Amino acid sequence: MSSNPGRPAPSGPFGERTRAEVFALILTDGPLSRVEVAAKLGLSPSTVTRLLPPLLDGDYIRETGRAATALGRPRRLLEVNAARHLVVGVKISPTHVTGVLTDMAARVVGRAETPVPDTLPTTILRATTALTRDLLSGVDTSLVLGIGVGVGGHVGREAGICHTSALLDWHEVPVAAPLAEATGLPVVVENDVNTLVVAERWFGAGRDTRSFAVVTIGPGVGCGLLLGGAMYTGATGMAGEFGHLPLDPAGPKCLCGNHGCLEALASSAAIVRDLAHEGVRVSSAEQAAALARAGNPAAREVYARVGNALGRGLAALVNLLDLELIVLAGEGAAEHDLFGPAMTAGLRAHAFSKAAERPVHIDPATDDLWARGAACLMIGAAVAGPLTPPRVERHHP
Amino acid sequence: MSSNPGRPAPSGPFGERTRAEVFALILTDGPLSRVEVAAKLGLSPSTVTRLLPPLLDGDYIRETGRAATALGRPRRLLEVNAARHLVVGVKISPTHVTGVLTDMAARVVGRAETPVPDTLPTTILRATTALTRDLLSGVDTSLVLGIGVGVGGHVGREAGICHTSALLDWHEVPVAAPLAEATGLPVVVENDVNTLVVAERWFGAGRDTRSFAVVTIGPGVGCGLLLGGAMYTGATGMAGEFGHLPLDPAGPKCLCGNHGCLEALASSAAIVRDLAHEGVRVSSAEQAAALARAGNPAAREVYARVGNALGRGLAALVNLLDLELIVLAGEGAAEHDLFGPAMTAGLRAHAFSKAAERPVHIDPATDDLWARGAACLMIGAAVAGPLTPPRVERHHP
DNA sequence: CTTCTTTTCTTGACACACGAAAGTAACTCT
DNA sequence: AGAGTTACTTTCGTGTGTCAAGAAAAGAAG
Repeated sequence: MSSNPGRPAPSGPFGERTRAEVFALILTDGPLSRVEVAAKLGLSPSTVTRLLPPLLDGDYIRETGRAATALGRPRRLLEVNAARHLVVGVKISPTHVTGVLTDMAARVVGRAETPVPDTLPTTILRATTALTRDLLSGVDTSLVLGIGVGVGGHVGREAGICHTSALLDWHEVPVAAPLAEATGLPVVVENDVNTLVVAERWFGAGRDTRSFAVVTIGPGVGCGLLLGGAMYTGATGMAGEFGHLPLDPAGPKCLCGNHGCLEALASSAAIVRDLAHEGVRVSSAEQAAALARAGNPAAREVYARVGNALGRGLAALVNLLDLELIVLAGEGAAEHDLFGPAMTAGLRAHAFSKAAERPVHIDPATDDLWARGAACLMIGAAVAGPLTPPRVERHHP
Repeated sequence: MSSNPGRPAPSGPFGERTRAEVFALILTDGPLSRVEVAAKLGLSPSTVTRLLPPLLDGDYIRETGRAATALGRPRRLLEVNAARHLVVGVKISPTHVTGVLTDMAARVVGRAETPVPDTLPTTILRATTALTRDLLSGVDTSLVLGIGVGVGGHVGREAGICHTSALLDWHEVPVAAPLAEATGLPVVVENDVNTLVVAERWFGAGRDTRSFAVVTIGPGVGCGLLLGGAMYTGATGMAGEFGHLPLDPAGPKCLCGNHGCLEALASSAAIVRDLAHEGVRVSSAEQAAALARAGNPAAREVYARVGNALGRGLAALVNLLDLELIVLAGEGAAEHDLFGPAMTAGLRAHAFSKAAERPVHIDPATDDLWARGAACLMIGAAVAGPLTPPRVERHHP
């Protein structure tokens, strides 16, 4: 795909799409010399030279020292000026809102959290505004790039709207506009799992991968996709609905009304319910995990079944999309020691691709990491990075 | 990554990518005036004007008459010169090879078929060569654009190799090179379902759709994907493995060794087997269908189960990828009257996206249509069309 | 039969993205 | 000091696309 040359370029130092790619690469892999950037992006050195001046002039990127090579002219190293901006990343949960403050290199420099009494839009948005003010107290506002927000549900990024969220019981809730109004800052909203995709792509297991999925397990099961180097959100932004993969018509009833959905087999609630079925009463998945680790055979059996369901689900994912990697995240990922073996066995049995031989990467991300991902998203959106191709809509491409 | 502008352009009238898009649009939607082309592609009229001369000079496109508008200068209509080239499209099946000859507008002007005694690569390739010679007998070879080939299995298009095909028992079989050698023509090879994706995108239900799946049912279950306007083949070209979606751990055993794969629930063999289980012996799915249509309750029940499995599988597909449309093709699609209601019910029950409300498009494609899709692929590859960003591989002696 | 008006195409001037090739810079080794 | 090596820069050609202004081809109005 070509970029959109010829069209009136947006103002600012990030008018060019390739320039944004250069910036993102230096951010994630810097310090790098011009020649290294060119090689990693498949560009010619002259192109990199041409793209840099605005970034250097705008103090987004700095030349920091030179790296002597064995022979020849030493490389001049380029680095992101992390102090150029501050960025706020927010993760919205049903019981609390988590925020981090990062620098322009997406390094966390502050954090905050607020409990919320209910999930009414006004409550949550007010809490988010307060949290942002808190994080930014004493900070020069002109230094702040913007706010990235991750919400669990169907999000329309362009419109900044959360169309639906079962978790929060939201319908067509405007998120970006009120937050931008209240804070005076640019706001980007995305599905929360997709913020994690950005974080994994930039700093995590997906660094050198062009197609992977992030699957989150916990109260629900979610999925974010990076396909061919770009985030995939589907025709209407709803892609990644993975929790209701129908895995077993004889399985337990799911909240969606069907039987044997992945979520009905592998969520925290499913674990508690299955264990109760075995005559063992626990009130949370953590207790179930503790029992299993203590050797309780019923609990171990439940986790094995969870692992099998997960393995079969991940196999479906890998087979259909021919992914290079799967990152398993979310609260439930911490119980990997319990469901891992059965999951791997299930995946191996069902998967065709070689990706099944690569271990699933486990990353039990904290809320802070999700929020950091939201900050990454804001940075990525600001630099129109490789993850966010705001392509010109063509009717017949 | 960016495309390769600036590089020395390949010779011929299709050096520029946008030119190929203009050509493809006129092919599929023509006759069109310059202004209409510009509007549909999101270009300015001047750009279209600039791109056309080589196509007109090369007689790829012709000005055919003018369309008087109510007011103003009448539009000069552009059309593809269908007679400019002939194209061969081939579908390889385990028992026979089907070929069609099409003009440059992908209209079928000839067909041929050869049975093959076995599936050895040499046998099949020899049969394909003979078939091609047959189709092209009496034709000026310089008029022939090339050969498009569809093979069921994992195909590496760039290398022109069939990595594996369970159906044919092939492993790392070179296809493009020997055919190009034997015929002296350019050859493009793809997975057969993907050739159908191209055909559906150009002329079928997917005309105005940017993301859809073609699911084929018959001896096996296959799937081809168009995501965001481009064919999706995954990290290693294996995407679309859909037949072994694990739908029921208690289901019948599949050839892959697992239980309850979609293919084990909905393939022709599954139908015959399930009916035998009910005490009714038939030797083919067609017989089963005839029984069901005659009112046999066991057969009707079997087809209802097939429909349910298909509906659950399609729901998984639509949910995960947020598709706009599903095209159901392959021999088995003809039995839509039997499994359709159960399929639709299953899909509706499990699917979240609105796509589930759009009816699944049924297209029981004959082998000729698959072969035509292969011809479309060759045309698309030749013009580096919207579906095929990778440049034409010419396996020329 | 002119002369508008409307729409379609064409032309010319410009801008930007990118690469190849050739030139310049900075360092080490001999 | 010169030769060798690698890093960057400059120049130029091509692809891709816009905009603005003009030419062309009709019907409608006078």
